[in-house]
Amino acid sequence: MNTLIILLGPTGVGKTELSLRVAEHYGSPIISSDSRQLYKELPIGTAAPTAEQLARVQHYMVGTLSLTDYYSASNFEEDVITLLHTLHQTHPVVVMTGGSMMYIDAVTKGIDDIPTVTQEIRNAIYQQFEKEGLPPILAELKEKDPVHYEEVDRNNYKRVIHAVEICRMTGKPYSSFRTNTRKERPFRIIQIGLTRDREELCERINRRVDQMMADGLLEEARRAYPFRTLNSLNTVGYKELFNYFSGEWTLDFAVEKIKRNSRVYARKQMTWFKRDTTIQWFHPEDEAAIFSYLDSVIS
RNA sequence: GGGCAGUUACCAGAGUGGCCAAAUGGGGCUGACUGUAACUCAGCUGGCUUUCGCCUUCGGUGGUUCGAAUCCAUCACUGCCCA
Repeated sequence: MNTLIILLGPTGVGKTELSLRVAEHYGSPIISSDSRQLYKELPIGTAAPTAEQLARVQHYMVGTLSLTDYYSASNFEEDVITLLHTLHQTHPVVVMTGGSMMYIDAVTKGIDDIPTVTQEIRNAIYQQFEKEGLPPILAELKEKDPVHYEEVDRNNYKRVIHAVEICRMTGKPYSSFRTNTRKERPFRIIQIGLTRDREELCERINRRVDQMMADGLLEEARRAYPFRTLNSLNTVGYKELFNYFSGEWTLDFAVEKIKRNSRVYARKQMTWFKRDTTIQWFHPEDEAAIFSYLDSVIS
């Protein structure tokens, strides 16, 4: 039976190194489920696998996009499902690793088929939002999709706006696209969650940020600075340094902020992952337990 | 040695007699989440409590007052200025 082993967990927990061991053990390639390692311009700040690591195991979905490319969880679902279909022909076990919650869910559970919003519609609604605020958009949602109006968090402008975007684009209520069904996949999925004590994780995050700076994160961010308004750069490790470049923050403060925001991100990841009760949790250094679990499930 | 300013919850910082367990921000914690998701949003953050409420706080002590974080006295500490 074809299998997808997913190694997930908060940022900095130690997914990459373990994924290489697991992939080597099963002779499998690795698919990255990291929404920012996709961008070829951001290797340092996203802790993408190094050249040496890439040489050890065949990787996919790393450095394949440019900052200006549009991409979403839905694209990821489609790309990975297609890729897995191919890889499974020759590799019964494939490893996927990364911490992007929604991207992982897109692969394991699928997301509904909702049209991609055109740039024109998006620009128009955001211009309206800046000028008039959320109330008229909320009113429009109430009229066009009363069902979703009742469900959304009406304080959350991103969710409200997105629903209205879809209504405008399709002429149909946003909620009519939501099926609330989980897609079945033609392969077995094993989810391994990696976690550490909070204190231990924070220490690793702090150390890793310092290492990134030593490795040239500042220069990498400077090269990306002209593109700072793109969504691909609404990313921990870059947005803070952009504030340094613009003169708002000192460098030391920006680096501290990167550490803090990484911790906050790690917490949000854990909150998301905790909901999924099919995940088996391990300490990333407890390889014996991880391999024994994997072997018992796979064989 | 003299003068002035200050001491508020984890931090910063409002509050100058009752509406104060105490604004606001940061930090921390918890949670939501179907397409730009490393986004965005929400709640909690003195103790006990589901709510109501009760109890202990605003450097220490002692006063004034029906009532004090807020007024007075004194002690301690901190900062700045004159020696």
